[in-house]
Amino acid sequence: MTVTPRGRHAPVSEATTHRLSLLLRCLRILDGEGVGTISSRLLEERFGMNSAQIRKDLAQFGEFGVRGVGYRIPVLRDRLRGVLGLDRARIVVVAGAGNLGLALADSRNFNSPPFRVAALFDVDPAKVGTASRTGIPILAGTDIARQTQALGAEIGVVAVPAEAAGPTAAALVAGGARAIRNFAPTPLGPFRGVALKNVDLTLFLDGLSYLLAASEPAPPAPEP
Amino acid sequence: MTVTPRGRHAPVSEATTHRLSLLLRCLRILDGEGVGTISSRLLEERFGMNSAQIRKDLAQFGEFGVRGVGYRIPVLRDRLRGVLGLDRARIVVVAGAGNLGLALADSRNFNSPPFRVAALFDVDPAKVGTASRTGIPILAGTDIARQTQALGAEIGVVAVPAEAAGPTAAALVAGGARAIRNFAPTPLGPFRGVALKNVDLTLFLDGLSYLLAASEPAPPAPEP
DNA sequence: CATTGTGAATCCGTTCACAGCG
DNA sequence: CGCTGTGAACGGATTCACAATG
Repeated sequence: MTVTPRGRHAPVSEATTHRLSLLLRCLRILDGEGVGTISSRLLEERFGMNSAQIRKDLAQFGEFGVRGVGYRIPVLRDRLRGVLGLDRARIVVVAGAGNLGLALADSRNFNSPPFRVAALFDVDPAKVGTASRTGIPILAGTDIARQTQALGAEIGVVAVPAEAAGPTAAALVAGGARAIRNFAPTPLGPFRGVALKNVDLTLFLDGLSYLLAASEPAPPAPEP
Repeated sequence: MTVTPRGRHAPVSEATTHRLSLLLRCLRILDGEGVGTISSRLLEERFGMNSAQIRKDLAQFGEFGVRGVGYRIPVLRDRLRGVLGLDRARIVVVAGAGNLGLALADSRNFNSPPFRVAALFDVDPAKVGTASRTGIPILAGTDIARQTQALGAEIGVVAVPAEAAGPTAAALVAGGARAIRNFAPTPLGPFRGVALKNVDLTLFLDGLSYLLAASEPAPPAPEP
């Protein structure tokens, strides 16, 4: 029984961890409904997942189910939390208290256990010293490194204009952040020992545009 | 010379179109610098792309370069715009005038040609009738279908709370939207003939969490 | 006996290496 | 001659089909 204890496993694809996050959310829903056990077959039917894929994904981390029965939800939920590192509180700071930064920091889903958004940062003196709608303090943009360290933040979110993204990320890293999500439309170079993910909201419309174009007969029609 | 005229090509992966969007952005930068011609080799050096991949990606849509020389930037730029459907204006409406909706609608990068954000929608009577910082009118959330149609919007962005996401998307579709970006943390079922992409901001932290956990020695340590 | 866990088969995207061409 | 365009090799992820098993 190849039980793979936590932290001991081969590198896993991002697609897999993404699906496991989704699966965890489904388990929470089912748990809330009082369901105690679920099979991969039922997960497929109810949530549109692929049952074989669920099993393969889980297999990379160990054995979590009971043959002939399925998965006991509380067990799988807890094991998954462990696998995804969600069994441990993580302090988050958000650089940039514009609409995007505030949207993230105040979001019921974003700022919820095990994640805690401890501070926002902004360079606007009018904002510094105030707090977001849900009470997250807005600190001075010049204090990012110091405050990140003081708060013990492991995760930094970059929600500043493109021009400021580089220095902002550097300050987060200097303050000890080990993971960064960058929402500025500028891919940030890698920092040693820091997990960095760029999310370019700008490009989201481009993706849709292509799909629209692909479903159209034949636009303006360039003369031959 | 397998020139593939616009609209005539095999289905292409999302990864490819994403890279082409990125490439187009690079071409704009180079064009702004007055560079007239660029080779895939140079694109690799300067922007960290993969030259072979650039050529393969482009190959799926036709032949765009000059052998022995490289790509003439204005030509490739225009052809790419055509391929990605960016040579045609697209009206966008954003449902939800909360922080996220406002952040998107007012973003210099989001609301810029060929995309035009024509309206925001919200159910809050205090917001309806006002406008965003950059002057985009906020219309009544009950008018989504009608206004979407009246404005001729092809793209709808869902930036409302999870509970409202389903009906909101349905209203956008009813109004004629053919592509939807959903930012609510609820995957929306497919609508016939509508390109729908879910972007779950909530899961962005989960992804980082896994990376943090993977780089940690061995957390709380469950006793053996 | 239904369901998991998994080797084998398949699919798809990336990388390589070079023929073809301006 | 240099670079594009591309067939072939490669690798990783998904899907399939079934043996193992509580």
